[in-house]
Amino acid sequence: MAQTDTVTRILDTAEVLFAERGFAETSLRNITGKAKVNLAAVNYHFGSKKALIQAVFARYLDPFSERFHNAIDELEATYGEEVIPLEVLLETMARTVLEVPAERHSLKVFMRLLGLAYSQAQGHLRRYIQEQYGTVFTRFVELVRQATPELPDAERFWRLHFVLGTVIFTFSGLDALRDISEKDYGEHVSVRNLVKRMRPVVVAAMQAPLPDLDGQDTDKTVTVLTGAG
Amino acid sequence: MAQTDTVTRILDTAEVLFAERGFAETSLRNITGKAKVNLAAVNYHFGSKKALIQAVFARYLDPFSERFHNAIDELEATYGEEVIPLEVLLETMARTVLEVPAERHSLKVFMRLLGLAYSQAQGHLRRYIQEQYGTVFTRFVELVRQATPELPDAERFWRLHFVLGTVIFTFSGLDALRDISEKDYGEHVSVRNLVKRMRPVVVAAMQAPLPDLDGQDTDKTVTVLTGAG
Amino acid sequence: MAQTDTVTRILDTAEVLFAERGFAETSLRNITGKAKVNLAAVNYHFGSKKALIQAVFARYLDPFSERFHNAIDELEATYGEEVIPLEVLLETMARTVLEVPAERHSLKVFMRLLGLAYSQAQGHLRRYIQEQYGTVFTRFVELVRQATPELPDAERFWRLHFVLGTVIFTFSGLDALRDISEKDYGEHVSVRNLVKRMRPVVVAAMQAPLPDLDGQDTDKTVTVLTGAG
Amino acid sequence: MAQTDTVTRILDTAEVLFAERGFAETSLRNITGKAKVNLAAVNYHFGSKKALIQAVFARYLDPFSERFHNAIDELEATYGEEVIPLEVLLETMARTVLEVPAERHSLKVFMRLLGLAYSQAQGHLRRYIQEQYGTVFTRFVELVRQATPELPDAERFWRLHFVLGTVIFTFSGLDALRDISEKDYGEHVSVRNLVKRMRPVVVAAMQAPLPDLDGQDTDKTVTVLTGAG
DNA sequence: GATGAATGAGAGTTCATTCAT
DNA sequence: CATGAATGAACTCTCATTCAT
Repeated sequence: MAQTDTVTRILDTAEVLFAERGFAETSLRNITGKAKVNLAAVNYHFGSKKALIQAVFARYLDPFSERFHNAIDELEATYGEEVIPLEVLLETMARTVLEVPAERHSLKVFMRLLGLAYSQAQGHLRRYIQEQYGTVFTRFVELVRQATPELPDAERFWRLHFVLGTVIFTFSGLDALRDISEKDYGEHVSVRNLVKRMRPVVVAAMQAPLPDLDGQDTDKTVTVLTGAG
Repeated sequence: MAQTDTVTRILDTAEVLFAERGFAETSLRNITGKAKVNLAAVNYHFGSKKALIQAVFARYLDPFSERFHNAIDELEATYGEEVIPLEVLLETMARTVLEVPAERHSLKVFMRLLGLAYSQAQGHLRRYIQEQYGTVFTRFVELVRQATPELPDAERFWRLHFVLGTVIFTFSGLDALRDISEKDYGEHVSVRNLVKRMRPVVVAAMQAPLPDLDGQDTDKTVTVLTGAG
Repeated sequence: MAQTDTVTRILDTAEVLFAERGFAETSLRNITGKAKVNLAAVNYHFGSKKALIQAVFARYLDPFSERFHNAIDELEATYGEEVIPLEVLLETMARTVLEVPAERHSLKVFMRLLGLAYSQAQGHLRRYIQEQYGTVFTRFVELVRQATPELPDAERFWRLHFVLGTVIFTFSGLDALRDISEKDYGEHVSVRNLVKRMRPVVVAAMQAPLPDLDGQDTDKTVTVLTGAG
Repeated sequence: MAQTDTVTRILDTAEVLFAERGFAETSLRNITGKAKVNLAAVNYHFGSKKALIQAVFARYLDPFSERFHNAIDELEATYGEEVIPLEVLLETMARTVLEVPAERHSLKVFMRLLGLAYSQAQGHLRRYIQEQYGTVFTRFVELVRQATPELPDAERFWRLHFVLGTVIFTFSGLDALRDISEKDYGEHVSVRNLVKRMRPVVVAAMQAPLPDLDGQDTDKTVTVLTGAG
């Protein structure tokens, strides 16, 4: 009980502070001070700061991974030989992401952490996530491939990353963007509200017409976005 | 010359290290060591680490700001009373963004910095950028507003940031993504090629149908992306 | 034991160096180097250099404060309704001052510190001393008031500060003065000896005839000390 | 002119800052910044910080020394073979001290500096003052000796410094003390008024009965101020 | 099983001084 | 005659980690 208590208090405090300030800007003293546990407890229970960071992620990603595998299993059972539509895949992904922290933790924190994983990952975290949770994403990407047969593979690859950029950027800069939005439009947007706004944009992005890549890299005039200029 | 040399060497080194590791993870000793200047030189020339960070941004954003104002002036002169089409605005923005670092600096670094500005901004940087460069963005957003009268203001704000996320994420992680793309699809993509791929996606994202936000934050059933579920 | 040892060694060394050189001229490296403890130990045990300075004072002033309150309690019990004579008050004050460091620490160091408290106090120390030990001095001053009913309040205020100036100046410049005295008169004076020398001077100062303040601030000729010139 | 200007501005600023904060706590940057001169100017014009400190003192002590010598010359001419009375000597000293800063500088600053010279002197300053201005003080002390033949030499030395402490302490802390006095007693005291108050106190201090120094430093019973205890 | 004490490394910053121009 | 640039040394303080108990 005392141990569980300590470990949990550390994790609860760490995830909040990491989400607020980032990894480097959050010291173990910050965490143990706010959690009211001994400074040495982090190294005692987790071994190192890096291991603590990974543990914070694992507490979200382990259940996410499990649920998402289950959800895909169900989808495959339902659709059988049929192709699962893109929107259903996206919806399933989104629902799982939202479900995981709904129980005990904060969705906002989870999203900020995902953002940090990309923008602040010092290597060890990126590697850890890829090793631990790579398969579930691979499985998802394969289903997306079947759902978008009209897209060339390279095009699909880039579009998925365009969309990933939207999601990661939005959530990693969430606090800043929300501040501006609140100040300028008087609207407080919840994470759920943001996810709803993203839906049509993401779908439209994936289904946009193919680009005209003829003569690429040979034009001397820098006519970038519009064909005609 | 001596001064220019030292100041420039510090800025050149700092922007690369900041882009690679982030602000907190880059010490002044890292910077001055690599730049082969005295440790105290940073504080002598810039006053503090915070001021150095701002100076790194200013070196990109000052010329960007000037060029973009000029470009918009020209557009307004050309179109007169007419509304400037969205695609022309996006094309102008893209051209300016590409021009600035093209001369001496790296597009990738610029994009990484922009990403950091959102995800790592400790307040002082966010405030600085808003104060120094707010007007040019405001002007751009106002023109986008006229070009997309069908979008509610808040919706336009978020979609612009969704798109910004796509651009920054893609270009700031360019090297890694390019490696994967080359390995998996045998295609070497140039920046110009990538910009062409982005064009239809960005336009589609801005013109996607409006989301259904009814009952937001009150729904008990978590039906997120699809209306029907 | 280990802790007591480190804390005590830091305090012992700090008080000597502070007394010798002053606060600003004594670095934490000086202290920890001489005390043979780790540089970080000061911040670990005390939090900051300012807090260390305060702790050095507290180690003298806490017992002083307690003893002086007790001594005054005894005096009041002894004299009952009667007024406590001025000489007894001064004697009690002096005895308490001498007793405190007699046990373990150096009287000279204590005196130098008191001198520094006035001449070098950067604000935080003056505030700290006033907050922590103000009441005991207030109590003393009130008794002096009762012992010198013939003095107007303002006159008593100034004379107490005249005397304070004598004490503080002498002890804060102790080393310098002692050097000169030793060189010129071949006499090594102890602090105890000095206190004995001060006694008749202080008593005489407090009991000096009242000044003639008539026509003050109106004479044009600067005839300062003697009325006749 | 430019040079004179710079040197003067440095001296003017330095004396104020030194008096306010002490020597170690005042950096050359503080001084040159406030004086609006180049940082290197101090080293250029004075050679070092130590030399600047000495120059600050010289600007007060040089005219003081000259005037005081003149004043004593006049006294000796007037009194001839006769002994000059103590009160006349003190009056002369006081008048000279007040005259020097009266012209351009601040009495308070002068007094604070004198206080610092004793409490903060790191050696070089003490030596400098002794070398440069020792003779004038020696001459004064010799006259005091003739005026107080009943005092042992060492006793006279200490009493003069007791009195010096009163004067320096009072005038260097003048503003703070005056505030308290004004608040508590509703009296605004001028410098002239204070000097009048000091006169009987100083005279009484010099003429107080001799202390009983028997058994000094060997007494086991701590009977300090009163003979009887 | 848990913790107070301790530590080496390194952080940003400030310092008086020097030097080339 | 004067100064902007530069520097080596030292500053206080915080860091993640280790260890004896």
